[in-house]
Amino acid sequence: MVTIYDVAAKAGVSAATVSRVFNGIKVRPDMTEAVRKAAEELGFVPNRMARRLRTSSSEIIAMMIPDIENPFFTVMTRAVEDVARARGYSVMLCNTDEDPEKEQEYLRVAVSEPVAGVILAPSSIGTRLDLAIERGVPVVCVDRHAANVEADTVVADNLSGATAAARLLFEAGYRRVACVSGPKRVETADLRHQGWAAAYREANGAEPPDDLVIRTSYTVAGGAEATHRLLSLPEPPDAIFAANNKLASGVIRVLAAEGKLPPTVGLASFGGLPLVLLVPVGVLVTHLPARRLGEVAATMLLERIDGLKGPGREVVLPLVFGDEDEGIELIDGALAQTSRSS
Amino acid sequence: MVTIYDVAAKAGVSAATVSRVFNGIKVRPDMTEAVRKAAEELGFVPNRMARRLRTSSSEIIAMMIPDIENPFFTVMTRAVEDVARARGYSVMLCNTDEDPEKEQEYLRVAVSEPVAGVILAPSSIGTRLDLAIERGVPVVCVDRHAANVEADTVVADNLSGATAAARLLFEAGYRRVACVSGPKRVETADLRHQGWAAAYREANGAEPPDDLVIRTSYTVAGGAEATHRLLSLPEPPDAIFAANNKLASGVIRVLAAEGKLPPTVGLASFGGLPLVLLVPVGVLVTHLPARRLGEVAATMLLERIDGLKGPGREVVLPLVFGDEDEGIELIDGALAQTSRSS
DNA sequence: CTTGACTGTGAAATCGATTGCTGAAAGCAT
DNA sequence: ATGCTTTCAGCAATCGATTTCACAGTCAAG
Repeated sequence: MVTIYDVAAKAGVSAATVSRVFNGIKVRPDMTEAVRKAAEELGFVPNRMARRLRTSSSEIIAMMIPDIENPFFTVMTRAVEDVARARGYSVMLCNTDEDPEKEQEYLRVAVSEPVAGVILAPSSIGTRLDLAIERGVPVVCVDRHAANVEADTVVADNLSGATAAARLLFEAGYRRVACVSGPKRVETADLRHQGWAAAYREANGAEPPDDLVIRTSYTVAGGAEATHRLLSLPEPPDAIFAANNKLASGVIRVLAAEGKLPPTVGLASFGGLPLVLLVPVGVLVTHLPARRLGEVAATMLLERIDGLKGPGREVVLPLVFGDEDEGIELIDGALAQTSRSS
Repeated sequence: MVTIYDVAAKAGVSAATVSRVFNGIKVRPDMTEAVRKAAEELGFVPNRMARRLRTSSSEIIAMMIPDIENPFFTVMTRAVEDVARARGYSVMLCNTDEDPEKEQEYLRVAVSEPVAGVILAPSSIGTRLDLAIERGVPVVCVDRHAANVEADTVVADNLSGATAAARLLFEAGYRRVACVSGPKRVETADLRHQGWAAAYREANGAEPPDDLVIRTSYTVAGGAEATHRLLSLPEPPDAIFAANNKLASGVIRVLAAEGKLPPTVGLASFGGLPLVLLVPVGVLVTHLPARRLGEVAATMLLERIDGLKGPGREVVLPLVFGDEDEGIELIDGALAQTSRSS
């Protein structure tokens, strides 16, 4: 392993000078040249570990998401990576599996790494970021909030988006619209549930009945199982509001198997369905701004890494109706519209 | 920042002892206890940079894949992460975008990081791993081979799998089966193309005509565009073999829009379709062993990291017909079967 | 010609953990 | 009780780069 001392010896200068050359600090031109030449000949590559130990900085951003198999999060990750990469940062991916313990474990790893910053989709509202914040590692929450308000946060406008989506079902004439949402204490699941409830009250002028709500895991199986239960109610729903893309997939499978696809039973999917083949006619798809969430989160994190101080900021991205590929669209012409969701 | 010296002071021992406790080297029980307690109270987390500088080792595995938005690769990544995590390694994700330059750049970053090892799905057969291999960083290729044979490799049996899948179309009675595959010089695209050609010769006793083959990018748009072209041939195909999941998605979209879904035009998809909603009746889906590829790759890499020497090994995973979720299945009963592809 | 301001170099301390070496204490046999 | 081996804590060196600080040299003003 060739070190700056080797280079220094060969160039006839001190190690400090070599370091300065490599860090763009002013050094006499002839010395600069000698150092460059010596480094070149020796094939010198600075040791990042030594550098990091000294400066206690790194060029790695930890991205912690609950489900790497959900396209929503991978699209987001892709955006983070693009932004980070352009600034010379690498992205370390961590899959928390919606498990608070795994999440804390990853946070521990991240701070002891240490990483330059963390972008995190908290597994629950109770997620504590103290580990990172105490150590001064900037954290940006994305898609969901965490307990610590010091962290910047970027979320989609779940509440009004969900209300709007559910409302569209009511406007289409459905009355008993059920809600299939994610686990309790998962913020997006709570908010989308609330959004649906608001639309329900608005349309029916009554509190939504408990039997029309199923809170389960954000999985295809969860959506399928919920749908089975809903359809076997004494008074089954005439439409279903699915709070995320995986749930919606499960719902569609069961509806199809039962021969009750829209418009027989109405359906709204909150979250786009990438690689979708045939979205049955009549499914209302709300596209979440996954890419934008990632871009904004990465940008905010880089600002913090660059030293920006101040209280936690919050960005709420709207779900624009009919927007190119991030709004809400009503699929009613078979395939024409689905091609947007590539 | 609390260091081992702080812990040592508080526990009334030397820093060396604290280090030993944390590295599982025998230390008198009462001292061990005192150190644990002091570390706990101070919230001590060892600084990995210092440790790495000293031991010149790291616990990071670089995972380099061509398309983070393709579920095939994320499932694989998930498996790698699970295996790595269990052994205390973190996974750094790199998205090469099928771009050889980006890939080399990442390799450069990886070796200067340095990482403990690299798992790579090479962007092309020409990918050079010298950068890593010269530095002694172990590399495992997954899904595709690279130029350097020193690296361990784990692939699926693309050639016979593709032949088998295409053969099923011929056995179903189709004669003009077209092939839509990925870019030239991408190994999986080449092999699946060849597999299709073998089945074609076998069935028709003639060389496959050029106009039935379209090589495009592994994207939904590529599949859609290819299908348009195929359908507008003077003598259009009566079935299509799509060489990966994204291509198949594009094909299905166009077939649906044209009202030519199977069985009007037969279709085989090489690669599972996660989150699939409604796979039209009659699509032949070949599930690739994504998870297993990741597991095997990670395991082989860890063996190398642990010091295993010897020539590059190769593992070829079979595509078992009718296997639970990694074989080939013929979807002909609407939804019953698709539920396997979760 | 002297003094002060300014540049830029080199010596040495430093980041925080690991580890070779030394020697004290304990264990065991004679 | 003595001598020999074994065990294990502590000291100090070390990994390789960055950075503080002291100081030499240059230049302009007085």
